[in-house]
Amino acid sequence: MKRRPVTLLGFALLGLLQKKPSSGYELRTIFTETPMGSFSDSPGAIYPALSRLEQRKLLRGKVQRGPGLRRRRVLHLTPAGVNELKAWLTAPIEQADVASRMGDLMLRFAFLDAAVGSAEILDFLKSFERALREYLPQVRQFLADNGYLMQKSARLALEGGAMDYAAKLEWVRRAIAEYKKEEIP
Amino acid sequence: MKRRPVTLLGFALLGLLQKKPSSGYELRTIFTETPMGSFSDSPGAIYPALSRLEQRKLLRGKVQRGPGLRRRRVLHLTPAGVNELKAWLTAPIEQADVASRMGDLMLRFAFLDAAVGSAEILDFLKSFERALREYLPQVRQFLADNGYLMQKSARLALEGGAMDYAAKLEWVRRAIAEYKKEEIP
DNA sequence: ACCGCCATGTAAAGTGTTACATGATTGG
DNA sequence: CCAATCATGTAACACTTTACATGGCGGT
Repeated sequence: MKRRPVTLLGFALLGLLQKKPSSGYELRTIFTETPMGSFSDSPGAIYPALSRLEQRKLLRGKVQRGPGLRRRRVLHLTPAGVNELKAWLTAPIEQADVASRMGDLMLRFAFLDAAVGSAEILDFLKSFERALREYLPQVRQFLADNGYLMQKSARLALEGGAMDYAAKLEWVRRAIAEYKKEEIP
Repeated sequence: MKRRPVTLLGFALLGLLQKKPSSGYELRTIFTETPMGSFSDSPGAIYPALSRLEQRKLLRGKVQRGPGLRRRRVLHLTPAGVNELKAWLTAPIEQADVASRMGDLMLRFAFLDAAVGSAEILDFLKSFERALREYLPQVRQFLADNGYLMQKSARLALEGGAMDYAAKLEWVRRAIAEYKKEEIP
């Protein structure tokens, strides 16, 4: 009986809760009001996702009351939740991740330094850099092989994709430099 | 009884079929072997999606046989399918599209010049440019307002997002120049 | 004869979307 | 007291994932 892996939304919730225990409503407003808006802020998405995480005992809730406070359930990670999150954050980076799940990688990185030390962060970034460095020539090769027979807009769109990878590679190298500066002061 | 809109996968299939009538298997191999790999190539995703499009009469299939050919259903768009696709391709571009559905926009653009003339393509690109030009300062403002209290990796991730938008803005301007060159020869 | 690829599908289960539902509290 | 916001959920439905199932054809 192997259960399915936690979804991306699930990890996003775990990551936010690790930084700061919050109510479902607070999590929703984060999705509406910050650049994490790629996630749905609808209660029909978030509350069931939180329930699933709670069923797996990755988080727990405590009802908070107080003078001038509305009733709300503040959720926080269990030790198992912290482990699950860390396992996701530090999982090895594959070609397929940069090829079609770059957003996941950036989300992982955003949560990373709340969870691990700068040595592991540098490992993550170096592994990210390597995957990008190896994948970019493949996209360019595909363009060189097929670009001439594609329609103009399709070719331009693909070139736009290649530019994305190139920009990300530049970014990841800058990020590595930032963390190296910090490591050896 | 309003039916739901066609999904992104549905439009991807419509777009590919408009360029060239194909079998379900051919469509699957496109998803496995080209940079359109963000879509699932599993039969459990594609065949039901094709059935839905057929039920809506957006496409039809003809069983092809021939000497040395395996039996296969070649699918092609109906006039209603062409209309549905064009409506999606030429729909107005909102802030929310660049903010969290950039991939959709690039897919639309890739299919665009098989479906409309270069005047409409320029309209699309100008509208894309405008949405990006207006959205980018908002991301930078968010960074300026909140960056100082974010963790380093979270801030770097957000800066990476801003770089994406900037790179895309550069790209869209180059694309506009390309199409202007063509329009006034 | 058999393996691998071509080709099309179905079934079960989990996840997300859309819409609905409910009630408490604060501010005007 | 009334509207807006805070706060949490549920129900129906559509979609995707994963796994299974089937059979024809080509080459060795």
